[in-house]
Amino acid sequence: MATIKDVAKAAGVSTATVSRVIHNDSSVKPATYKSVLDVINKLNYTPNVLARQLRTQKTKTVIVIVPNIRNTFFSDIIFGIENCARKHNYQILIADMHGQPDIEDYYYQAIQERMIDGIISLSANVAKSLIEQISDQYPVVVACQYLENYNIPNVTIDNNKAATAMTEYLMKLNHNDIVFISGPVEMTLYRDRMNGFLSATASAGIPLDLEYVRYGDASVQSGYVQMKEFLDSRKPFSAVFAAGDMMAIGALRALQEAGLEIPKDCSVAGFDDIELSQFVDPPLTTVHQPCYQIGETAFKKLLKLMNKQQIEAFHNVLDFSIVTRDSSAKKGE
Amino acid sequence: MATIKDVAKAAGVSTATVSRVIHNDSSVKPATYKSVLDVINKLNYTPNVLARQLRTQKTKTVIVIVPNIRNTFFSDIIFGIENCARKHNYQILIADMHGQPDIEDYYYQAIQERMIDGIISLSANVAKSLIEQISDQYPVVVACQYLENYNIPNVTIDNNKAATAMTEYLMKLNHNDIVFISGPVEMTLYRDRMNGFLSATASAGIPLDLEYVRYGDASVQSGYVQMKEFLDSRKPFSAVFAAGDMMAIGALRALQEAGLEIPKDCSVAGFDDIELSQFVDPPLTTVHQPCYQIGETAFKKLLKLMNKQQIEAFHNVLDFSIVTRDSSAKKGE
DNA sequence: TTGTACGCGTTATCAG
DNA sequence: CTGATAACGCGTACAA
Repeated sequence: MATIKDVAKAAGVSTATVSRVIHNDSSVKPATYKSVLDVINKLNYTPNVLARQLRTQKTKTVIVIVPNIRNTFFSDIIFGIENCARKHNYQILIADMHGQPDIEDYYYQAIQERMIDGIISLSANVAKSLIEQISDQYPVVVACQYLENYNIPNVTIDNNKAATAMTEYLMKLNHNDIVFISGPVEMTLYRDRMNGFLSATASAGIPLDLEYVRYGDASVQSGYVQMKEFLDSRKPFSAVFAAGDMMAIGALRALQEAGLEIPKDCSVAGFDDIELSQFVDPPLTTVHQPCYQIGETAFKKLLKLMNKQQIEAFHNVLDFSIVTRDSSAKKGE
Repeated sequence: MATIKDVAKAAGVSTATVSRVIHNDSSVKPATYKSVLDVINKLNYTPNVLARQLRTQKTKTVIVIVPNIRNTFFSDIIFGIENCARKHNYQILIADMHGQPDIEDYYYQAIQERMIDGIISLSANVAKSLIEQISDQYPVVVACQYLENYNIPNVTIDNNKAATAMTEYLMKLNHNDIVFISGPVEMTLYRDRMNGFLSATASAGIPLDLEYVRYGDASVQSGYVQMKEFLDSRKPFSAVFAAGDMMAIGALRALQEAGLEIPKDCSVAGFDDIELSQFVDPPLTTVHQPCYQIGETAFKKLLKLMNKQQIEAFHNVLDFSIVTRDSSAKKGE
């Protein structure tokens, strides 16, 4: 591998000049500029990033903490982050938590050792203690949810409002006995969705029965189990609203296994609009989140933070939309 | 951030001694060892990885090239790689190709600049030209498939044999008109599966009708479209074998949209056994691959390569299994 | 058992 | 417009 010294020697200039050429320093005389560039190409020289990083104390690397890459919802956001990062010559390091909190420590170490320029967390809670420890050392942006009691910039949709909207939609279809299946309520995101559901039903005068409000982790498996458990209670219901599509798909499966026809016997709604939602049978009514845009916005925000620029808004709230598909229908139709 | 110098000064020793303590050099006198360690803890000192890397010319970082993280099949393998890597103090960098070949160049650059210790590719083909260029510079392991004409160590199941087994299973259920839906045939993995299918049907004396053999990309969408196209041909069929679960799910959707009941009117089989397969309706019969083990094996292999150790086998072939679920049944039942 | 001193490949400052 | 040269933080011969 050719180094800057090799280039300097071959071009008959100093390393300083080569460095200037690399950085497009306009003070270099066009003639020398060209000759240096020729040598660079001839030797196929690429600057050693490690050395550069050591010198500049910048890594151009951002770590993205994600609860679980196996949920395509997160991969979609990562896609947005990554594309945007690449445009700005940043690299992203994906820290998958797998829902195993002990992995936090490992990444905390990694962050300490590896000089990371910034952090985007898609999971204020899985990595909560980690985030807390580092939010004063590093630029941090939280996406999809927010962390209570910490002033960390974030990018989300209005989960409360979205859940309210979906609940209202279901109620408009004459569903009054709606089962709400939630993810971990320690996460503000799920709490907001639950609150949205609760306030919507309350406003409609539907009395609260906690048997109808369930929660577990956010997996397909969890949705399946939660639904089964509710079915065991033998309470009447005509609709299920799961706070995540993965859970909704699990619930769908449990309902179908129990012999229910969707949407004839029961309407089902999800949240997130992951790719798969349109391919399950029946296609899932859900809340669409602008994943790519969330990722993009989060990175841009982080970029400003890293460059010590002023951020225009502390909290970006992006638009959601209700996507109606065949899994929901008017009650009794 | 404290540096090695700070520690040395505070402990009243040289930086060399501190370095020795960090590396557990047994030549350090226990007393000094302890006092240095105390200072390290007191100052909360962590070695600067950048400097260390620059010095040792090793990054302890492995890049994992993945066609598309949105397919949980890949995330499962990544999980295996990552867990194993972490145990050996390696970091992984995920290079998601998104099926966009132009992204290759970007990562090629990244590999050049960033001194990566090794590469695991889950996609010999999406990143084909990249792999070719670097397989002589860096330790490379290919998982899930192999690259023709290149002697690159790999870890796979026997795709051909697995597809044969699944086809035989379907034929045993009296299905003779089987639609085969494949991913990109440039990929050896899909070609092997297709060959397995073709040889199984040929052995059974089923005449070849190319109308029954289709291919596209490996997405849900693609499976959906391919199935639709076949349905338009109005040829008789009683089973569909898709060379990937995502495609199988797309096909399932298309069949159900066309009013077919699964498995009564048509059996459907997939390949990979992604988490979701058991949660679609009906649950999918499929070929199970030991994803975690594939990832683990691939990393261990790469580790040996990076350490210039002898690898015991050039090609690891792991076991698959046929998982039968409700999407398949005896013809006419 | 410990310290000295050089080099890894850059960038940035300062002088010319 | 260009060149010396000093860092960046660490590891490691070599010397003591």
